[in-house]
Amino acid sequence: MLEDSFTELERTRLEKLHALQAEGLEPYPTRAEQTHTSQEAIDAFIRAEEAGDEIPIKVTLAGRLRALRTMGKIAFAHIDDRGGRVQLFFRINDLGEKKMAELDKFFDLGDFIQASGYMFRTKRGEVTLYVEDFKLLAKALRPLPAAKDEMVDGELVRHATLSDPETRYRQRYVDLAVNPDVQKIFKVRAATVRALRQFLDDHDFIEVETPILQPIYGGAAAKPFVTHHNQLHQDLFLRISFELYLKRLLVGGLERVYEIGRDFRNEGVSFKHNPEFTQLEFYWAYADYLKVMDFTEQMIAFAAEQVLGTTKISFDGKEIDLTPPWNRLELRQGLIEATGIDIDEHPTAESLEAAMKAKGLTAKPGSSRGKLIDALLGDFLEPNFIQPTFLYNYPRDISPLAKNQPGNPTVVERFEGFVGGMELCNAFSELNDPLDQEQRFLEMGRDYKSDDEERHPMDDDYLNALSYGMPPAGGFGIGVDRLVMLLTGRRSIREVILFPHLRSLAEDDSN
RNA sequence: GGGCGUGUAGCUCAAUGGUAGAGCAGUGGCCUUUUAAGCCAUUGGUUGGGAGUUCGAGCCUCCCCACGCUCACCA
Repeated sequence: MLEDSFTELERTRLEKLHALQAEGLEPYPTRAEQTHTSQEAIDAFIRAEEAGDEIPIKVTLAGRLRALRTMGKIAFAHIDDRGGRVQLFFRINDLGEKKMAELDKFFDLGDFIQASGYMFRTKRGEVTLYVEDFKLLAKALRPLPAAKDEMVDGELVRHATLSDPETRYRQRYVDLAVNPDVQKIFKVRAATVRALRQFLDDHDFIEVETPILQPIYGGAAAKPFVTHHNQLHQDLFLRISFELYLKRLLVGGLERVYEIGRDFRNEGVSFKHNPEFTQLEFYWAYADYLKVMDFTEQMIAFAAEQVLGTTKISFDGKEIDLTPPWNRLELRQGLIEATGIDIDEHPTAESLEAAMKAKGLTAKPGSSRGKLIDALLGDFLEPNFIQPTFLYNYPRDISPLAKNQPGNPTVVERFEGFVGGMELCNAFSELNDPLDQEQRFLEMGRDYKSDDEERHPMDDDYLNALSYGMPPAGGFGIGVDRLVMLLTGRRSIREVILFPHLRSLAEDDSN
């Protein structure tokens, strides 16, 4: 039972709940009213004040009680609502002894309250609601952690507050109720998604939704989650990317499509990996990776401008400028500069591995040439790309869905965008030759060990779709969570996901 | 999965192997324009869980749990 878990503090609150019920008061009334937010009420008062208007601003406010200072015959309180915070003033002369006693006896910090009256300015100058009537809207049986806040020059200063990351993530509702900065992160997140959507809509893209439950997963090299449909007696995979479905839509004549949604990857969890994460992918007929590159830097700069009002951001102690154009560096050239190895001189994994060993670099045994290059990229290039950088022209064998560079059989037209030392997005000229695509799937099967869960399974229906003809196109994918990390200056992906994945707690933690 | 670290009151944190404390919150008082309100008094602990060493463990050892950092992994 819930009650069994209550601490002494919580039992005290429960007793108050019973006591107010005994007086005929309702701790969880059904109806509530809110005519203004705190901000609207304050703004309305200030406008009237400036206009010299005597008409009182009558309002009904509702919110969570965050501070209560009772002083015998008067009391001050602060409540939080979606507009911010506002002070309430209670006076026994206006409310009567019974209501004043109610406030003192039955209300706790964290309770939801509704209060009606008119706005005025206290002697200290704070615009405040002069309460003529109030009622409890919802009793909080558990106390919120944060204790004291202070307004200094209009800025909310929080003294001791909830900071334990485990409690913050497991009980995000408490974190949000107590930490205004956390609410801000998710407002920025919403604004970011809105901006991306607007940018794509404005460029004549249409938003679509494709299956999350898929009989064959693909479009990325990642391990999937598996689930099962009982009635169909069929195993299904949670998607690891949207790619193969979105490109089927290009075949169908939807020339510009995008999807914003959740991907699921059954892999390690880290400060930049959550098992489920939000992805944006778009596919653009008659474009190629160079057009997509231009478009990408415009889109990200637009989002930053919309959300923050600037393209200059601060991340991990570094100032980053998202203003286009971004740096562009060919992968081969980048590796020559960073490692002294020219990958073009090493057409095989064996040759490249030998070159790495000659430089004192260890290679993971059995890696393909592409995987070796990818490892070099991750070790020597990625961490240094603090300012936005496009790295382009990737090895073919780690890019099975990208189109070859004309005249170059080992290099594909692909780029990745890096910001803040982190991979942000990935794009290429889409492979639309069904025969080549089939060959790539087969090569995957040959190059990757059969027990490698990251191999790309053959998707016959996708090949069938390509066989009807897919226009040449540029395609793009971005980790929305990582973009939000950049725009909010958070170093951990968990900070920008409302409910990041945490291990379940044991039912019985006494063992 | 490996390494390192953390876990003490509702929250934030103290505590040489020797009586588990503080601030805030809570509770009882005083207080008619306060605002981290103030003053007086006061409650609150399975020190993450289990075992061991010891006369004695929050502290030392081992096992387990969770979280954080990091490595591996992550087209």
